[in-house]
Amino acid sequence: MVSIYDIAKAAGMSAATVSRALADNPKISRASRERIHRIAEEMGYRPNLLARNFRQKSSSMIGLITDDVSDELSGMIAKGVEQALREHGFTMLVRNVHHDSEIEQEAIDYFGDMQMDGVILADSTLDALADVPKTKLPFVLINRYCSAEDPISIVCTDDFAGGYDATEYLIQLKHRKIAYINGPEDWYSSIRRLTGYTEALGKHEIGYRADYIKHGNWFEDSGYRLALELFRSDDPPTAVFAANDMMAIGVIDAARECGLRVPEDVSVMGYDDRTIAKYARPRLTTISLPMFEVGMMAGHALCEMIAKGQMPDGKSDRLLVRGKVIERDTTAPYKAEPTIASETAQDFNK
Amino acid sequence: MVSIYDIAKAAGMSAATVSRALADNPKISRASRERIHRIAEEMGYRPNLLARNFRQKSSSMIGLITDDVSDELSGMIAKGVEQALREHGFTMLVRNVHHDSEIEQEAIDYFGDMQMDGVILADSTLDALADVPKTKLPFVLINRYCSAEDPISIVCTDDFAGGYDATEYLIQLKHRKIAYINGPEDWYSSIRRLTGYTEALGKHEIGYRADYIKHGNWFEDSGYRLALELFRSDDPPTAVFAANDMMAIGVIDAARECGLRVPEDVSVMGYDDRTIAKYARPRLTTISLPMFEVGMMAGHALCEMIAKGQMPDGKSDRLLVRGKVIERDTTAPYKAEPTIASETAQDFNK
DNA sequence: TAAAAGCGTGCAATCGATTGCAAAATCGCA
DNA sequence: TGCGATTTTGCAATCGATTGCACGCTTTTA
Repeated sequence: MVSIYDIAKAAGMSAATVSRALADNPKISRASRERIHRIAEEMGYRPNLLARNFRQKSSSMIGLITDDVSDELSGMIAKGVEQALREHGFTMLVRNVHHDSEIEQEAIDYFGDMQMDGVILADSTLDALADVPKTKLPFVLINRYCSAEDPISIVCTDDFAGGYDATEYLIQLKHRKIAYINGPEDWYSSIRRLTGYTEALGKHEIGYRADYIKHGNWFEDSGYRLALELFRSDDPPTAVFAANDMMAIGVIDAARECGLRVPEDVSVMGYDDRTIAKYARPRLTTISLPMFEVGMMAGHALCEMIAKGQMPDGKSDRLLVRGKVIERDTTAPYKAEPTIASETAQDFNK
Repeated sequence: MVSIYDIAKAAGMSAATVSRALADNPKISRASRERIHRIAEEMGYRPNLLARNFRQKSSSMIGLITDDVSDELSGMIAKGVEQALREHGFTMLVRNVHHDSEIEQEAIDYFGDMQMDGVILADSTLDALADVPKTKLPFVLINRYCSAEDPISIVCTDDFAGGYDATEYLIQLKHRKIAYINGPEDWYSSIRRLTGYTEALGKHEIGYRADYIKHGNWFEDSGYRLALELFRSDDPPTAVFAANDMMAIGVIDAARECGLRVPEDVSVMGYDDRTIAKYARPRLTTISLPMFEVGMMAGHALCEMIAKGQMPDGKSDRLLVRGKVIERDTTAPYKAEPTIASETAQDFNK
């Protein structure tokens, strides 16, 4: 490998001059600069980034900690982060931690030891807030729960708004009997989406019914099971809003099972706008989760922190990103008489 | 930041001793070792990996170049690579190159400059073979085309076997009129899958029919369009095999459009086993692409190269990984009389 | 014409950890 | 008690690039 010393020798100058010339330092005469550049080129010189970064005490890299990049949504976050970083001249190093706090801690330590310039923690279910600060690295959180008082930067998707918008969209469609199949009760996002749902109902003076609220486990199967309960009840809803796309697909299965047509007899909405929403039949109406933007924002926020002050200071920067209703084929305006449909359902179940 | 010198001072020993003690070098007396470890712990010592790697001329990192990790399949590759690397004590750095050869070149250079120990190039459409070797980095390719003579390591999914297995599976189901909707003609994987298809037909002495072979563009829409042509022809196939899941879903749409039931009237197969295959209705029978395993193998192969010889030597290590038929709900045994169905189709289209 | 200012370059230290070699300390055994 | 053998430890160089400071030379200014 050729180093600046080799170039210095070839050029008959000192390594210091070579270093400055290659950095286009104006202190070096134009003639020398050009000559050195030429020689470096000829000799196939490549800077040793480890040496440089070591000397500079900074690696120009930031770390992204995620549970699993191969998940579609995390992948979008990674892309967004990467794009933002690129603009600032940083490189991204990803570590999957698979919901394992030990691995997460290891990753954070590694990033610190590598003199990374910052860390982004994407929606792990873990609570590493206690650990990161002690590494003295600038960091920002994505979709993690933290109280508004925590002195950290965080960017989140607006779950409240998502729940609200979805519900209001269904109300706009004249639905009044709107059921909600939520995620597990102890998930932060579940709680927020539920709040949005009830808020929207309240705003439009629609009674809140406990029997229209169910808690699933995010999986298709639970959506199916809970929707079956809803559809077979005495007073079935005319629209079902599920807290993610997988459960929504379960809801559609349940509707089919009960002989209900989607969207003619029941409207169904999902949440997340994953690829499966587009490929479901009928195509699923859902709420988009702008993960790419979220990643970008987190990336920019981090770069900004690095550029100026450094550490997460007293101010809690809380950025909320709002998704949109993605209107597809599982929702339709409510029409008065679903009687035929329910008869069909009975026939079907006989 | 506390360095080994700080520890040395605190312990009243030399930095050399501290370095060795922390590395558990048996040359250092047990007593000293333990004392130094304790002091290091107390002082919150963390090794500076940039310094270490710089000295060692190796970063213990390998780079993964992929078009886009947020793609489900690339994501699986990344996970596999990461797992393999973890076992060997390496860390993975991912760079998305988005099918851009300039970015790819930049990424390769960056990896070289960072003194990475190796590179894995995952299915980019580009031909960087000319560039990588000159960086003198060990590397392995994933799903890239290269002739058997190239002196490099490569791991691929076995497209030929996939095409063959899918076709044979349909033949097993007594289908004789099997159409194939391929990807673009100039894709290596398209060609191989097609060869597998024709080979399987030949093996079972089923005539090869040019009108049963179509070329799509991987997207849903092209599957739909081409399947429509097939179903409306004079002699429609009883089974359609599409070269990926997206097109297969288009095929199902086309079948529905023609009043054909899947799988009762036509069987449909996809390829890739993406998440959408599981969420399609009916659930799509398809060929799995064991990307996780592929990633693992590539990771291990690279680590092996790094561990022993280094550079890709004369021997071309070509590993083929075979997918499996994932049997779901879009395929069924052929039954003699689909006449009713085609009448329905005509009614439907009137 | 001498002093001041400016330009271009080199010296040498530095970042933190590792490691070959030599020196010092300890031990064993006669 | 003494000397070689063995165990522990330290010295100093090294990896490659960067940078504060100073030196020498040229140009400008008074």
